[in-house]
Amino acid sequence: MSSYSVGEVAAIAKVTVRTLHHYDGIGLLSPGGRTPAGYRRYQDADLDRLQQILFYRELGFPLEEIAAILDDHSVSPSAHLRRQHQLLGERIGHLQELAAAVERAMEAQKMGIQLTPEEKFEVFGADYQESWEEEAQERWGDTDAWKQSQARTGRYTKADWERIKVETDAINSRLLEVFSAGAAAGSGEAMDLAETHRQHISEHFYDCHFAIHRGLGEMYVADPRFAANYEKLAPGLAQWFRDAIIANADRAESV
Amino acid sequence: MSSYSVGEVAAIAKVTVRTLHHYDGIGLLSPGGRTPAGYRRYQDADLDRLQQILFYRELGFPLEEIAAILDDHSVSPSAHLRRQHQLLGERIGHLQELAAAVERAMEAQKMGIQLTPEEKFEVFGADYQESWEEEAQERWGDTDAWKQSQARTGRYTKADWERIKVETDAINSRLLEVFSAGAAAGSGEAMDLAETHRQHISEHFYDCHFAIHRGLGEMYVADPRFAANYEKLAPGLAQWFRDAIIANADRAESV
DNA sequence: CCTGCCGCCTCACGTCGCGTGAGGGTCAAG
DNA sequence: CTTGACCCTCACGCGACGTGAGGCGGCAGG
Repeated sequence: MSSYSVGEVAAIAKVTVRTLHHYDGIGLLSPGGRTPAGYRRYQDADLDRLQQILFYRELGFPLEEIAAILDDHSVSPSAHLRRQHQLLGERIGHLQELAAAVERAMEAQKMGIQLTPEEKFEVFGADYQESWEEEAQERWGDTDAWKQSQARTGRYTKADWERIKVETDAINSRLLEVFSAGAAAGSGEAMDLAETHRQHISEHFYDCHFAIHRGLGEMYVADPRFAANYEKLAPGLAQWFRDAIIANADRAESV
Repeated sequence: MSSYSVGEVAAIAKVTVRTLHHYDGIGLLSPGGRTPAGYRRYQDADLDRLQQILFYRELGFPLEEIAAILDDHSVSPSAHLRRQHQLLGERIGHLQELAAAVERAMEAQKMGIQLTPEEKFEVFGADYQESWEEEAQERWGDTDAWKQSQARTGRYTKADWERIKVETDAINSRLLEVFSAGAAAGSGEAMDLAETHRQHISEHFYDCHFAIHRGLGEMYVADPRFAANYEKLAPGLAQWFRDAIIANADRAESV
């Protein structure tokens, strides 16, 4: 009991027999056993694995990589599920961006507006930056903040992301403004902006209390990718913003 | 001006030069012209076409089919955009189902629940029924109701779809109940149910006034796929529901 | 004017994830 | 004891490119 032939598995999982043969051939999914006649017999555990395989396949992973992921014994099953959920969120987000792009294109067409070639393709670029996401998972995968962030962002719709991006851009442009005006990082304006930033994160991603915010500030100068994000707006901005964040945290905690 | 080399196009569209060569080779996208030396020169129109190609490719269409779609001169550009938006909605919906499945799996894991093999894979089946969608587009593609439906459903989240499904199931089970109890199609109960159904559609898909509802009713018996949906609940239910819909419309319009 | 060097060209074979037979065993039912 | 459904193992084919190989075009620097 609870052992299935290729045909049965194929029917259940809606894949072809050939696919199962292939997975067996490349060692991605070998049945738990065989009958004396050489017939493949799949166990429940094999079905579980097949499900995982189909999942990652759906997301476009090459089979070899799927094997590596699944055979990495250092990753717990629940970590897999979280990872899958995260990947889905990304993929959905990407498609929603595409949908937004199509909507813009429809608008543009109605209005008779012409887009520049770069504009037309910008959504395809979209900096997949999967490596960055992976690293984030490695670094923070088991902090509460990370989990909270995953839980929230997984449910965000395209509209949500757009609103968040608008807010982020607004904060950044205010930052640039105040910084360019020559205000000190310890000035009221700078600290207020830092506070706005902290609340923005708390609202959309995870509870960003002052200690965490300090850590973020440090990272904005320590991690070149974050730094670049601010430095490209204005040289010295990363450092300045970090100082503003720390000043703001000090102010809040000295009350 | 506004003419690009392969390398430039590749950079803009984030594809490889080889891909552009390939598309040229199979006649999917041939550059508008060539230099005397044989260098490909892409025009703005070529970029537009490339964008469309990448779009359908992203959604998993084979290149041959993409060529057919794009070369079908009977389809207007705006129809393409609508179609793309619709396809994206489907794809997003599918992924959101997967996300929901993952969430369920996480729950099940926490609770230590075991799922049957069929349950584990059910989301992969999901009856892609693209053919049906295509046909719907052909038949209804330029009615207001269809456009409205597309506009709304494109924004639905997973949670929305689930709520809609719950409502639909509720209506159907009430239908079955009343029908099985032997009520006439012209009875108050039957007509009220028809009215509920009409409002359900109006709320979630498009303004379904009585004339349209009548048309729907007719289709529920005329189109075997719709009919099957009701007939599988109980033989004769499709016909009965159609009569109830018409009775309800008559009642409303006789006021 | 020659020399790099980069970008472009055209074959042409390799890869990945299977599809699609070919040729042949297995097994329960009639 | 045949029939038909299902299973097996090769093995070639295909779509959508990747990846050189070998060679031309065009321009900057010496």
